[in-house]
Amino acid sequence: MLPHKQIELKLQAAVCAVLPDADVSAVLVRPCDPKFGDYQSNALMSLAKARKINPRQLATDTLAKLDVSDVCEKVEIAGAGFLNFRLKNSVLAQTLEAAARGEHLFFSQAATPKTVVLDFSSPNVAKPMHVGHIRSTGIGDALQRTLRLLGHRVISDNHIGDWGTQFGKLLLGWKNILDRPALERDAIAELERLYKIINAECDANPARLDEAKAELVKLQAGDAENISIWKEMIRLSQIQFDTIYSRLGVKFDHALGESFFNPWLGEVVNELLAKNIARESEGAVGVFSDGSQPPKEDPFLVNRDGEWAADPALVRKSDGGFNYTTTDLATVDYRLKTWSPNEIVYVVDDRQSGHFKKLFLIFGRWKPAAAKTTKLVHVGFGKIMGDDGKPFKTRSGDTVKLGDLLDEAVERAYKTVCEKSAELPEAQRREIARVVGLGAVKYADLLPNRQSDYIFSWDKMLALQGNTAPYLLYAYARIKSIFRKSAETANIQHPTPNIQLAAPEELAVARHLLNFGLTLEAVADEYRPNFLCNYLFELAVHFSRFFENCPVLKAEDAATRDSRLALCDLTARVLKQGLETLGIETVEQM
RNA sequence: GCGCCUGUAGCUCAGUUGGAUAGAGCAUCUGCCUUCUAAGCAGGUUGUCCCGGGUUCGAUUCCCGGCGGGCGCACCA
Repeated sequence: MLPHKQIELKLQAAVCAVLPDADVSAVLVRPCDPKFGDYQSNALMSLAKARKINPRQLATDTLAKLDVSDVCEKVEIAGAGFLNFRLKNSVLAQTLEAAARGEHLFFSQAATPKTVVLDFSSPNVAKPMHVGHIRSTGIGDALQRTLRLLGHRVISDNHIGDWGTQFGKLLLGWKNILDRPALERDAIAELERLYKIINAECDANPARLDEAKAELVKLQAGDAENISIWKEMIRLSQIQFDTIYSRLGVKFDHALGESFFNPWLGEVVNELLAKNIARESEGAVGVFSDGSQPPKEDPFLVNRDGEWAADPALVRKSDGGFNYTTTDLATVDYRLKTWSPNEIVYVVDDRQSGHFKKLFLIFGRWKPAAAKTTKLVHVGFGKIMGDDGKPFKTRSGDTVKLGDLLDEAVERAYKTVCEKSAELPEAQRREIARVVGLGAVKYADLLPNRQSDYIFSWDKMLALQGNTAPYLLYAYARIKSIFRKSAETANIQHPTPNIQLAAPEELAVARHLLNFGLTLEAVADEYRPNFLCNYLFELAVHFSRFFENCPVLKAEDAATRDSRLALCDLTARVLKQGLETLGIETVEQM
C-alpha cells in the first residue's frame, strides 16, 4: 500500500477513536506545498466546524491516537488545524525500490471495480469527421484507458449517427445526381456534396422537400432499394471512421448506431404513455414536467414573459417519427439489460446538456429501480475556437476535417524534426513526426479543463516548449538516451537497485512519482484527463531539473549511478504509462 | 425574455472535500552547451482572481444581486 494511503487509513481510524460517530469518508490526505510537508489533511477543520469544537484541540486529540511513525517524521499541527505529514526518506526509497522490482507503478487497482458504459465520439454517417470530433473521441478514449488501468470494467460504445431525417435527402441525391467516379475517389466528399445540393434545393422548393421525405418514409418502411443504398452509405462511412480511429489508436468494444435501436422505439413510447410519463400534445407525444421540482430547476418548464410554459421532450413527432430522446431512452434500456452498468457516461458537447438533463429525469421516472443502481453522467466539453475567438474554421470558412488536421500536425512536426535531428534517417524522422504530431493534437485537446472553450493554435501545441506533448516526449527520449549510452558502456550492471535520495532534485522526482495513482483516481472520479496532463508535465519538469543537476552515468560512485538509473527508469515508466493513458505514443529518440 | 456555462498576469490557461504568501506556459530581460539530447536548465519582471454584498477562523472556490462573453430554448441530432 502506498504511504499516503496508509497515513489516510490510520488518520481515519484515529478520527473514529476521537469522534466515534464521524463520517470519515471525507478525511483525506492530499499532496501539499513542499514547505509544509509531503501530505496534508485539512479534514479536521471541517469536522470541527460541523461540531462547533476547537479545530486545534481536535487535531491534538486526534494526533494522540495517531501513530504513523513507521512512515512519517513527526506529524505537525499547523495553522487553524492542518495536519502536515512528511514521509521518512527511507519510506520514500523503499516505495521506489518496490516499484523498481515491478511490484507496483505508484497506483493500485480500485477496491470496488465499477462497470461503466462509455459513450463517445459518435460521428455521423455520410459526413466527414471534423475537428469537433477530436474532443469527444480524445476525452472518451483517455477516460476509457484510465478506468481500465484502475481495474474498472469499461464497455465503450460508439453511438454512430446512422439514422435520421438526413437520409431522405441523401437517398434523393444518390438516386439523382450521384457521381460514381467521385464516390470511388472520395466517398465522404461525394456524399457531402449530395447532401449540400439537395438540402439547398429543399430549402428553396417545398416539392423537393416532399420528395426527400418520401424517400425517408420508404427507408423507414423497409424499402429494399433504399435500405441497400443506406447500408452502402454506412459501409463507406465506416471505412472513413476506421481510418481515423486507427490513426488515433482509438478502439471501441461496440459501435451500436442509432438504427440498431429502431425496433424498440415504438415500445418505449407506448410504455411512457401507459405509465403516464408522456402524453399527446399537438399531435406529437412528449414528456412534460411532473412538478416534482421547483419550476426554476425543472428542465421541462421554460419561463416566457413571466409565465411558466411547458418545454417537453418529444418522443414521437406528429408524423409518427421518433426523436433522439426516444433513441437515447431505448439505448439506455438496452445497456441496462445487456451490461448492468453502475454508470453510463456520455462524452458529448456541453451544448447538449439540456437534452441530457431531460433524458436523465425521464430515465428516473421510467425506470425508478434501475435509476437507483445506475448513475447516468454527462461529461460535457466546450468548443474549439480559432485565434479570432470564433469557432475554429478553415480560411475559407469551412469546418476543419479531422483527417486534414492530423495530416497538418504530422507535417509540421516533420519539419521540426528535420531541423532538430537532421542526422536521423528519413524513416525514423517520419515516425517521430507521426507520434509528435498526433500526440501534440491530442495533448492540446486534453490539457484545458474540458468544460471551457479553448483556442486552437498550431504554434502553441507544436511550439515544442512549455506544457506540450513534445516537451513530455522529449523528457522521455532523454531518459531513453541515458539507457542507450549505459548499454554501450561496459562494466555497468544494474542489480537490484538500492535507491538513495540525497539531492533535492532526486527527492522532488521521487515524491512526485508517488502521486501518480492519486492523479489517476482524480481523473476517473471527475472525468478530467487534464489532471493527468498537468501531473505528467510537472513530472517532466522535475525530471529535467534532475537531469541538469544530477549526472547519472558520470555519477561520483557506482551506487549513486545505479540509484539514479533506477530513478530514471521509474520516471520513464510513469511517463510512458501516463502518456499511453492519454492515448499518446512515445518515441525512444527524437 | 428564461435557463445553462463562463470571467484568474500583456496573451493562452491551471487551480482536486472552502485552506496557509493564487500558479504554469508564452512573451520580455539576463546567464548556462569540450560533461548522459539546449525541443533543455537557472534567474528577473508580471495580479482589483469581473464588480458589490452575504455565509465563517478562513472564499478564486459556496449563496444572493449586478456587468461582460458564449451556448441552448417542441416535432434536427
